[in-house]
Amino acid sequence: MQVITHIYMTDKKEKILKSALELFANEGVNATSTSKIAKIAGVSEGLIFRHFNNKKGLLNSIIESAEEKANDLFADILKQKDAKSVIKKTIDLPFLIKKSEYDYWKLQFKLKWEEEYNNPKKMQPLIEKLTWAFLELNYEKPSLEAQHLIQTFESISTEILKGNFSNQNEFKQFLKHKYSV
Amino acid sequence: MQVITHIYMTDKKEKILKSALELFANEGVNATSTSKIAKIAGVSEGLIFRHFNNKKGLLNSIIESAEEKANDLFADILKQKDAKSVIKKTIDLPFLIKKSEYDYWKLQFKLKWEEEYNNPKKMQPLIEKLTWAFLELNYEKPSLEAQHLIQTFESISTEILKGNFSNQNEFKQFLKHKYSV
Amino acid sequence: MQVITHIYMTDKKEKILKSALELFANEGVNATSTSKIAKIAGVSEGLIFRHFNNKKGLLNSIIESAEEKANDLFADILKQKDAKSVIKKTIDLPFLIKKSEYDYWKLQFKLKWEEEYNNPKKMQPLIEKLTWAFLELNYEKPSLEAQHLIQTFESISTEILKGNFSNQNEFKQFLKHKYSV
Amino acid sequence: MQVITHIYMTDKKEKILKSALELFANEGVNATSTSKIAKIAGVSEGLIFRHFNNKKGLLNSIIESAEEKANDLFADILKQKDAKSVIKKTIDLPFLIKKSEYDYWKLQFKLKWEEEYNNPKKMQPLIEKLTWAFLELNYEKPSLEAQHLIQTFESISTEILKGNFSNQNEFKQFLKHKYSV
DNA sequence: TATGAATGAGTATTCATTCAT
DNA sequence: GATGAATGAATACTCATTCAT
Repeated sequence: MQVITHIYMTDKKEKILKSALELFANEGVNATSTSKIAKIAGVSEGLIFRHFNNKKGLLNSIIESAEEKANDLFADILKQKDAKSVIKKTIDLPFLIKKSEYDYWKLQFKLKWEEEYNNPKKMQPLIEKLTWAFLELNYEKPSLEAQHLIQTFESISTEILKGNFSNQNEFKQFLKHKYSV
Repeated sequence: MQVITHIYMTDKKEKILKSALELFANEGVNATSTSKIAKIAGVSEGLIFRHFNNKKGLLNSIIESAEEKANDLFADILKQKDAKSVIKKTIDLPFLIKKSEYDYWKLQFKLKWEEEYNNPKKMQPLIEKLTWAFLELNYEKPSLEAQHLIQTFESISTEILKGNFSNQNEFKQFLKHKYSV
Repeated sequence: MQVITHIYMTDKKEKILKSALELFANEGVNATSTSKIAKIAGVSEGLIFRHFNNKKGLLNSIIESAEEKANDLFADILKQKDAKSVIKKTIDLPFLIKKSEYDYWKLQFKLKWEEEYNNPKKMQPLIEKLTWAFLELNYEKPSLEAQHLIQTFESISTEILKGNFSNQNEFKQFLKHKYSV
Repeated sequence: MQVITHIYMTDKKEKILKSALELFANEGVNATSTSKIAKIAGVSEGLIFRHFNNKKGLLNSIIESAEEKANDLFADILKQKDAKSVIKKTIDLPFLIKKSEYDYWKLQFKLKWEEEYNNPKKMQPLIEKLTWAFLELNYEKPSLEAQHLIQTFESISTEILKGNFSNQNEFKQFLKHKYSV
C-alpha cells in the first residue's frame, strides 16, 4: 500500500503506531511511557517525536484510524434499505469485531471516560438509521428503541472487549428473537 | 461516626479521601499525582502515606467505601419479595444515584477497564434476583433477560455519569412500559 | 539495677538503645531510619527524640557506652605488671569479644571510616603499654612492634566481626608462639 | 581510550563516575544522594539513570573498575618467581597506592562492611602465592604466615587511607627487616 | 529519516523532626 | 514519660521532550 521508496520509514512509523495502540489500549495512555513504546517498537525514542510531534499527536493519530475502522463497520449498516436488516446487523455488530482489532476498540471505549475524547455524537448516524428502522416496523417509540438498542450494543461491546462474555451466541439469538429479526 | 476527640485527625484523613476520590474519578488514577491530592486536600504530601501507606492503599480505601455504597443500593432490591418490584427498582436504580455520589460511581466504572479492579462477579446477586423475577413472570429466557436488563442498567449509568443523557425520565418510562412494571 | 519507680521509662529508653545499636551496627547508621528503630523497639517515634533530641544524639549515646565497653576490655591489660602477660592478653583480646557485644564493636569499626568518629588516639594507652612490654623484652624496635601487634589486633577483630574467620584458635596459637607468650 | 567523536558523551558519563566515586568513598554510598552526584558532576540527575539504570548500577560500575585496579596491582606479585620478591612486594603494596586512587580503595574497604559487597575470596590468589613463598622459605606455618601478612597489609592500607599513618617508611623497613626481604 | 545523549520538571515515597495531647 | 498526627525537605527514579549528529 506504500510506495517502494518509503517502505523503510513507514515501517518504523507503523511499528510505533502498532506498539502504541497495544500499550495504550491495554495499559492505558497515561501508564504508557514513550520510552516503552520506543522499546517495544524497536525504534529510538526520538523518532516518535519526529513523526508525531508529541505523545498526544501519537494518540490522535491512533484515534483517527480507530474512527475510520469504526466508520467502516457502521457504513454497511447505514446503507441497508431493509429495516429488519438494519436491526439484525446492529445486533451482529459487536460480535463481528475481529480479535485483531480489539485494541482499537478497547482504546475507544476507555477514552470515552476522558472528557476530551468523549464524543457522544459519534453514534448519531447509527441512532438515526435505527430510529428509521423502528419507525418502519411500527414500533411505538422508535427513537427510544434506537437508543435502547445502541445501549445494548455498547454494553455488549464493553463486555466482549473486557473478556467476560461467555454466552455470546446464545445472547445474540436471544436479542434477534426479541426484535424478530 | 467519629468521637469528638478525634475530629482533628479524621478531618485531614477524610479531606485526603475526598480530594483523591474527586481527582481519581475525574482525571483518572494515573493522571492524579499524590502531590496534587495533597495540595487540594490542604495537607502535606507525607500525610497521605502515613495514613494509606501508598497511592494504591489510598485507592483501595476509596474503592472499599464505594463498594459499600453500591451494596447499600443493591440491598433494597435484593430483599424485595415481589417480582415486578425487583424489575421496577432495577430500572430506577441508575436514576437514583445522587449527584454527590457521582464520583464514587465514575471511579467504579472507569476502573472496570483495569484488569485488577474489574470484578464481573460483583453483579451476580442482582443478576440472580432478576433471573428469579423474570422466571416468576414467566419470561421465556429469564437468565438472558436478566443479563440484558443489567446491560441496560450499566449503559444508562455510564451515560448518566458521563453527563450525556438528556431524556432520562422519558427513557425510564419507556423501559418500565416495556417491562410492564 | 534501677530504682523501682523508673523501671517503665528506662525500659523504653533501653529498648530504643538496644534496637538502634543492632540496626546501626548491621545495616549502617544512614540506612537505619528512626521509624524503623521505633518499630523494632516497640515505642513511638516521638519518644526517640524526647530521650535523645535527635538521631545523632542517639548515636552518640550508643557510642559512649561502646567506648566504655572497650575501655573495660583494655583496662585489664593496662594494669598488667608482666610484659609477656601484656602481649598474651592483647593477642587474646579479639577472641574474647562476646557474641552479645559484637554489635558494639561492629559499630565502632564501621564508624572508623567516618571522619567525624575516627579517633586514632583511642588506642594510644594500649600502644604505649605494648611499647613498654616490647622494650622490657628487649625487642629492637619496641614501638614499631607495638604498632604491628595493634594492627594485627585490628585486622583480627575486623575479620571476626565480619564473620569470616574460620581458624581462630589455630591462628591465636600461631601468634602466641611467634611472640613466645 | 575513546574515539574523538564520542568525547562529548563519554565526558559526562565519566564525570558522573568520577564525582560518584569521590562522594561514595568519602561520605558513604548511603549518605550520597544522586542529586548531589549530579550537581557535582555538572549534569542533570536524569542522566545518571540513563547511563547506569539506578544508583546501584552506578555503584557496581565503580566497583568493577576498582576491582580491575586491584587486580592490576596484585598481578605483578602473582607472577613473581622468587619467594622473597613475593613477600617484599606484598609489603610494598599498600605504600604504592597512588593518591589519585585513594578513593577507589577507600570505597573498597568501606564496602567490606556491607555483607553484599564483602567478598573474602578476593584475596585468595594473593594468600596462596604468599603461602607458597613462605613454604619455599621454610617457614614452619606457611599458610598462617600468609594470613598474618595479609592482615598486616589490610591494616596498613586501612590506616593509610584513613590518613593516620605518620611513620610509613619506618614501618615498611621494619616489616622488611622482620621478614628478611 | 533516525539515533541516542541530555534535560528539567515531575513522581511516589521516605525521613528526621515537631508538637498538641 | 509517651503517643501519634503532621510536616517539609529530601530521595531515588521516570517522563516527555529537545537537539546535535
